[in-house]
Amino acid sequence: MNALSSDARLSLYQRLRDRLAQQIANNQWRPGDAIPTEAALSTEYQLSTGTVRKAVDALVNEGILERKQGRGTFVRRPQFQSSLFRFFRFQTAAGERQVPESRILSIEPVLAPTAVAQALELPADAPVIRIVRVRLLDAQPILAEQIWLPRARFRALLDINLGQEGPLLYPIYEKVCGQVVAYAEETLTAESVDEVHARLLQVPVNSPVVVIERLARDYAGAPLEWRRSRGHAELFRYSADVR
Amino acid sequence: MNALSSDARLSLYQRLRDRLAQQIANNQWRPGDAIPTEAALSTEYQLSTGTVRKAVDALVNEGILERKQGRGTFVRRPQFQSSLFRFFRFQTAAGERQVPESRILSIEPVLAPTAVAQALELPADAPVIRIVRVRLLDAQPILAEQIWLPRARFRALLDINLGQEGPLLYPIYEKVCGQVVAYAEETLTAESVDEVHARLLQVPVNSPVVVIERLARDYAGAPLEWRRSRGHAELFRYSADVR
DNA sequence: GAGTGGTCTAGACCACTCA
DNA sequence: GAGTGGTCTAGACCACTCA
Repeated sequence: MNALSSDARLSLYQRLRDRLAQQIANNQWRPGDAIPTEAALSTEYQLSTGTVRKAVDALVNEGILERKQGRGTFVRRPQFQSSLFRFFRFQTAAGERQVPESRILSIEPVLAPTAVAQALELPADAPVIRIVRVRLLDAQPILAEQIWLPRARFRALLDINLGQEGPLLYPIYEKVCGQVVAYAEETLTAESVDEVHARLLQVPVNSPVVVIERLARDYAGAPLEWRRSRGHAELFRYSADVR
Repeated sequence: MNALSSDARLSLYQRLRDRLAQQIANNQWRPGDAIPTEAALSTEYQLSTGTVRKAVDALVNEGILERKQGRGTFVRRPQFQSSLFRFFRFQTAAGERQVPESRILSIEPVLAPTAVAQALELPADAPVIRIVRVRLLDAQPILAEQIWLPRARFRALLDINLGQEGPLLYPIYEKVCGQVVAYAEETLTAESVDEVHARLLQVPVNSPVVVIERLARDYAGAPLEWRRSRGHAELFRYSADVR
């Protein structure tokens, strides 16, 4: 048996939701782990199953947990790969979807420029790591990315050969640095491409490109990564439901 | 007392959700109307309040209903104006948000081109109405729109002076034609602007523009309107959460 | 003060999973 | 067959709204 400590003005299911979210943020359960069953939680916190379900429902709706009937409730491993496909229709000539290759151009310790420090909620000139890379499909560059990471959490990245890892960074962050990306906020705009990115993307200067800024956070809501990507406008397509 | 008719393999709350959605689609309740109270629904369908709540919860999550504690549950009037602001940061020099003016360039009965017929789920060459207009802020054109409507439902639009109405079309659809937009699907891309739209938007040919395609549907899910809008890339900004 | 949605209880029975 | 989440009941009490 256990007591819910947070603000007693909140409802019981809200307080249980907060407690569970906090335990996930503290790595008490890792992505892929099962959390206690609904029966166990209702015994532990002396709540009815309906109230426990409401707390778990909230975290399921937030994308933090997922239920599997007959098996249990699990901490969700975010599927950023599919989110990438939502934004870009990267396809081979045969029309197949595939993860674009990654070519790392540079990775180096630098001091955070103002905009980066602000996005990562760090003091001005804080130590960060900057990665520049290009994503390719069929040897064709389709996306140019600048990535910024707080150096305190990601120092281990500087000691490995990033080029020898797979094209997806988030599994590397987890394996090498123990940092798990829980969710992200993205902002989309478009612009005329400048000379530097025109060369990287092999398109004419001033052709239209889509600009995606992404701030990734951990389960506790702390900023983990800020990136700005530029991509071919013709390859870009984003869909949304509006109500 | 009343019986739920739809597929008995579905759960009770799903079937009640479907029944309520169907009644809203049939205009049994209009936007702004209250639906019966939870107690009334639970008597009418012989269901416990928990089950009724689950059905109503589903429609609230879909954005079709909204609850107001102490007052009742209401059919939601979609707030497309705010969705517009999600996509474009239209601001006056003073930084205030405002609805852009509308200047109608043409409204005429035509036969649907293939792409339009397909989007509106009409046969090829079906009769439609095409509206071309420009949206302006501080007398500056910021958005050029082509709008297509099925003529059978919107014939009354041809008999009024659209230029004398307000800048928002959806209230006009409702008032003049009795057609209510329930939700919409939007797709975003970017491109280099062609000569025609460069002139409309008063930007240089080949400068980057954002292209938004929107298919609006009624509560029954039938297509009501298809539009394609082109806007200044510098004025465009879209945000999304990714999990 | 009557009526509304919001939270919560203490279960029962079911469908699904897995050894 | 034991354990899990999914659905459902029949309420109780509360906070809020409005005449």
